[in-house]
Amino acid sequence: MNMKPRVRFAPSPTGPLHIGGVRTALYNYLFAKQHDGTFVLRIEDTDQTRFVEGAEAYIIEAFQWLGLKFDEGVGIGGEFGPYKQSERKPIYKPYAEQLVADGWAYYAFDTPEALEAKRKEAEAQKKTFQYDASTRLSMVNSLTLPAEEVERRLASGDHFVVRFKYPENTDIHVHDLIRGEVVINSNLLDDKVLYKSDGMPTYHLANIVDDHLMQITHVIRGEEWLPSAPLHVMLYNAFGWEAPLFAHLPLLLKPDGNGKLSKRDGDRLGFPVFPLQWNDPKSGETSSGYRESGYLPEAVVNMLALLGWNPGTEQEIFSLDELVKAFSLEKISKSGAKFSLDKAKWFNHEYIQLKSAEDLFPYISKILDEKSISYNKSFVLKVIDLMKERLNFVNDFWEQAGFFFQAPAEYNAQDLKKRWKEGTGEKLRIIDDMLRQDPVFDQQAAHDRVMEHIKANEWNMGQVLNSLRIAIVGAAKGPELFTMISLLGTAEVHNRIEAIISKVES
RNA sequence: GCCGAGUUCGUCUAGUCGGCCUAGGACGCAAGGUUUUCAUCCUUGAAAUCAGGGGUUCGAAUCCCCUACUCGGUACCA
Repeated sequence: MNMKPRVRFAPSPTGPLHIGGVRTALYNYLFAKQHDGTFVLRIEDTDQTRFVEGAEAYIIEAFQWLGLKFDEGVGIGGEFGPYKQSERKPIYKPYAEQLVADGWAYYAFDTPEALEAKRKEAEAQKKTFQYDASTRLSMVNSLTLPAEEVERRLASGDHFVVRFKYPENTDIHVHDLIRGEVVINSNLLDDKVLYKSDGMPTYHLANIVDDHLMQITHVIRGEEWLPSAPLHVMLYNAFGWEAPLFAHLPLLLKPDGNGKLSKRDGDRLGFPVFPLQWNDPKSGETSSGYRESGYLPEAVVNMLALLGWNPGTEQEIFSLDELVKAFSLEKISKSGAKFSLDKAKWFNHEYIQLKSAEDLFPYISKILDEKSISYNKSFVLKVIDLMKERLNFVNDFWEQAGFFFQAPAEYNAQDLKKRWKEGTGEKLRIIDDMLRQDPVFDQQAAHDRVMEHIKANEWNMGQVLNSLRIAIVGAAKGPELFTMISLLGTAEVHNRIEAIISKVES
């Protein structure tokens, strides 16, 4: 590459950032970083009716959490600002006018009602109304009205839009980095509105103008934009600008069925579709986020990177830096990828194992704080070291290791039934005494002593040890028994033994 | 309807210019091992006739054509 690329991620602040959008941003980021380029954040808020309070702040916070840093854009600044389209409003009109002056566009005065009527009419004949070369001469616009009338309407403040005027019967070629050459004939396209009656540009105009002004070299976006790519190349052509290179990414699909992954699927199947939890200001509804669900940001990034892209090797665990090095547009797949909760869980488990107890401590201390548990950090670190291999999510910690901080309030009935027999309480008291025999607890010595006693008296080992386990943990699960006792201390173990005896044998 | 894109194990995918593919890996699943328990972990296994049908070729998952299906677009939304 002879020039350093400039790419942008350009979300609309119409709600929380969808996980598919995160992946699009990630691919842009990886591409930019790999080529020592610039990653820009632009907010596309040209539709004032869909603006949602807090969405912009959400987007910025989400990328902070994920560790994807923008080099330029909203919240950062840069020499091509402003980066929010609503703040660029005055920029667009002259470009729309230039297009009209050059014969690439025209003013249209048709009311929404008139267009709706046309559509209905066509529908009745089982056709679709299209505002194009075949119909534009029968509509109310600057192509059909006398020049003076157009002037008059414009001057009097009549509502108007600017529509693109496709040349007739022309093949438009879009070169896509992922899909190759896509060709479509202009007769099939409708004269898209470029400039709305509220004085704002539509996505198409704003996007092209801004990408040009901001010197964007590569447009990496979702596949849903492929059908409007021909319009975009025509627009670059009409302005006489060099078009950026396009890459249209495959979609992220729901785990079951084939549709596009949506918020509903997440709620239904129990996984987040948003990076961060989102509280909708209008409906008051809360949607879960990866962060709040106990995912590590590195795991989310890694999982997303592999959903639609593959390095061609058998490596699956990648740090961000490794992704930057390994990434390539050519290896992005063409078909949509289904999100898999199991795979996401696996990635997160792998990343938890990669973390030290110290790394994990902030997550765990937060959980303990929420439970109002007072703790000693070095003790927590030991528990994390012992328990982290059992965690898929940091949020699993309490369920897996809560007994280190709180004596069991109840005992698993099934385990109890299987392990607790006549005389078990008596045996536990004998073991309890042996555990507390040394002035300072000696794990190895206690272990040997207890095992020897069990053998000598021909006790059922599984039964005795598991009932002790149930006393400590609350169920027949958990790590090595004597390690737990060592961590918990014999006094606490003594209390738990007495507690289970009084509860079970009363 | 029309236009566009896509189609390899249940899922994510490998598969450079056709031969090394009796199609490889990972997740998940099954069995076994480790563990006094549960989880982790280890080993092994089942799992795609490469959407279907025609070609081209000595030879095709890989090239061409047709069909089917899926998804996307078809707004003064992005």
